[in-house]
Amino acid sequence: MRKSIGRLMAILHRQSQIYYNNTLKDLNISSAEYPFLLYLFSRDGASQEEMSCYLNIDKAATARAVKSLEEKGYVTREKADSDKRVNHVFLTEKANEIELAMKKKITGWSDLLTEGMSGESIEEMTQILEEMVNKVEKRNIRNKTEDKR
Amino acid sequence: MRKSIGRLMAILHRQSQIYYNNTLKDLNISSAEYPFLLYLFSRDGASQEEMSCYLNIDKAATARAVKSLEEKGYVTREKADSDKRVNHVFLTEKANEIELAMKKKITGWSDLLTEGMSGESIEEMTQILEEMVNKVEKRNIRNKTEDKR
DNA sequence: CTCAATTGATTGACATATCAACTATTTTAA
DNA sequence: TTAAAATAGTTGATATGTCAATCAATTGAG
Repeated sequence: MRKSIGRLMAILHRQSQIYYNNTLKDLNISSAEYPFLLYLFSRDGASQEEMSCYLNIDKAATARAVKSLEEKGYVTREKADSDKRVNHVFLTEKANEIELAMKKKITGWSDLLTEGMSGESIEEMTQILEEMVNKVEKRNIRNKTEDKR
Repeated sequence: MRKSIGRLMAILHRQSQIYYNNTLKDLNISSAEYPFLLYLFSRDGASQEEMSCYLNIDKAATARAVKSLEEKGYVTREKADSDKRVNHVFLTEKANEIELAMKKKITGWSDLLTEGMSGESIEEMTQILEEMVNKVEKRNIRNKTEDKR
């Protein structure tokens, strides 16, 4: 039976969610939430829009994940002065305290996937996946502009 | 910002669901259902357990997807004589009629992803993904047997 | 300037998937 | 042989994500 790229990636995605939910359980962080924290560790104060776009996650899902992180005490939200529609999201001290522990746990998944692969091979793989994402995004933009005509 | 393999695959997975839901809408088939039909086109009469295992999808999700396909008239279910716990799932005539149309639509996604890649490169990519899935499955089996101790 | 279009965020309805608990069978081991 | 364990499937609770509708704020074209 042919194993298609799509099916294989679907399996890896589902399994990754199971993995993250398990390993992050003791930090009280879910598989839906960690990508936002991860992004904020690099770009504290990012807007929800910015994160939605970068992570390719629906803005509704973003709103809910950020709200949940706020309730858990990992982030705070502030409306921008320059544009009151925008929420800037900031890490709390509680979030900074778990940064290393969280990153370590998250790395575990990539390590499992790339176990036994050369650094070169991993780099190439990442490159190809990035190109695939680019193709999809290009197609989405094309379809979107078509909608308006 | 580092684009990790996990994040890229998550994006491609989410986008693929959107793609399949859109393109299969006119056949009244959802992104959750098509993998089962696809499997049955190769192995008509498979059990739910067999499909759950091959597709790495929870047996509860399988039960619901198959039930939905039954309600839509694409499959029928029969309890096995030899083991009354087992459901064998069979394609209906209605399913066979749409086989080609469905496969064509599904191929569209892989084609988009692999556009511009050499056959060799695609083969290599598939190979690597398969190895990743194997590593994850091995780890799952390891954890499972540990649970029993 | 001003009114229509756009944008960022929120909410409700729904789809998909997991986990845990349960039922009904079948298998296994004492 | 029979009681316990395992297996296939179902169901309920819950988590994640999409879409569509809505709101408020901003932008831009005439």
